[in-house]
Amino acid sequence: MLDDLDRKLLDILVKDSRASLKELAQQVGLSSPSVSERLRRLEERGVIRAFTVEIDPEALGYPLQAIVRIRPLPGKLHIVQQLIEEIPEFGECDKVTGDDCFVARLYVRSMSELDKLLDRIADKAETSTAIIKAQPIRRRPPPMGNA
Amino acid sequence: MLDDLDRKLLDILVKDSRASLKELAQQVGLSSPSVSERLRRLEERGVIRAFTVEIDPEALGYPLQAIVRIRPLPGKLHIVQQLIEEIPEFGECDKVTGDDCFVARLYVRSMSELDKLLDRIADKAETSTAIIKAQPIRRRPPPMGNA
DNA sequence: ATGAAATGCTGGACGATCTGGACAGAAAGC
DNA sequence: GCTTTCTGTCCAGATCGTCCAGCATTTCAT
Repeated sequence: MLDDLDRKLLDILVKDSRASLKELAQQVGLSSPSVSERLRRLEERGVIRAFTVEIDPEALGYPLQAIVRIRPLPGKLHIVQQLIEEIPEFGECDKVTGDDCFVARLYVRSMSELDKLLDRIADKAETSTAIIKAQPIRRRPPPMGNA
Repeated sequence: MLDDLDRKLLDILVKDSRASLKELAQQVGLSSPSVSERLRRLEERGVIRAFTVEIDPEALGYPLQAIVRIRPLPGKLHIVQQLIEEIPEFGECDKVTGDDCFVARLYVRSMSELDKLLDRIADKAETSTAIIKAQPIRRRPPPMGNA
């Protein structure tokens, strides 16, 4: 599916998605049109979901983050899921097995905002909230083999 | 701190970090040298943490993900944290308030690999694992105002 | 107020980079 | 063994990024 060169390109792009085709090309030992073509195909196949930028939430005014576990009350699952999706402060949400139906990340400006946001789902689900104190590992991709 | 143009640039870059300076420039109504300078400063100030690429984990051979809550045994906190950081299959880890000391995301190839990886910390911490069934919201930044 | 300095922008020139097309070689299918 | 397909290279025209000089606006000390 992916060959070594693809993995190597991905590895470089994870660290710098603005790397020029020329630079990518010399790193992997191809010409730039070839690299261009590979990138096009990686994107087309969905291997590359997006070229994006990682932003410090604090710079946008969100100094606090919380992990919220959410157990919708009987019959409320879909309403709760929709509500979560509509609240832009949710920065991530996974639907999981087990008692907790959803595990989500919430960006907030303050404790009172956290309280206010959780109130919006309080009548439709039970929640358990944990404030994030530190981030030992920030989002990174799974191992890419020998890259 | 950030003005409207900065937010607009970030908004565009979140969706396409390979956008050319020229394109960014016309979207925000500046010249390309100005945009170049703004990007340089956003990066320098740490607002932009990284230009990166979002990869489909499945394409790298990791079709399963789990959320693992980790409660190190007394005195084992640092060892556990170090262990987590060293295991590349952990794709994210937050240190939180409450009983669960860490909440982490684990990429795995199979259930048996999940079991094998959790065994590596089993003698140093209690864990609760939830398999991810769906991702209603994939990683996204907090609201950027009127962008 | 006023002048100096700093900031942030523009436009143009030049060099670097990208794109698209013509073509070549290896692998796969008939 | 020949054709088709896939992946790559090379080249030239088009596009893009960077550097620099100059200008407007703001800030601040006088």
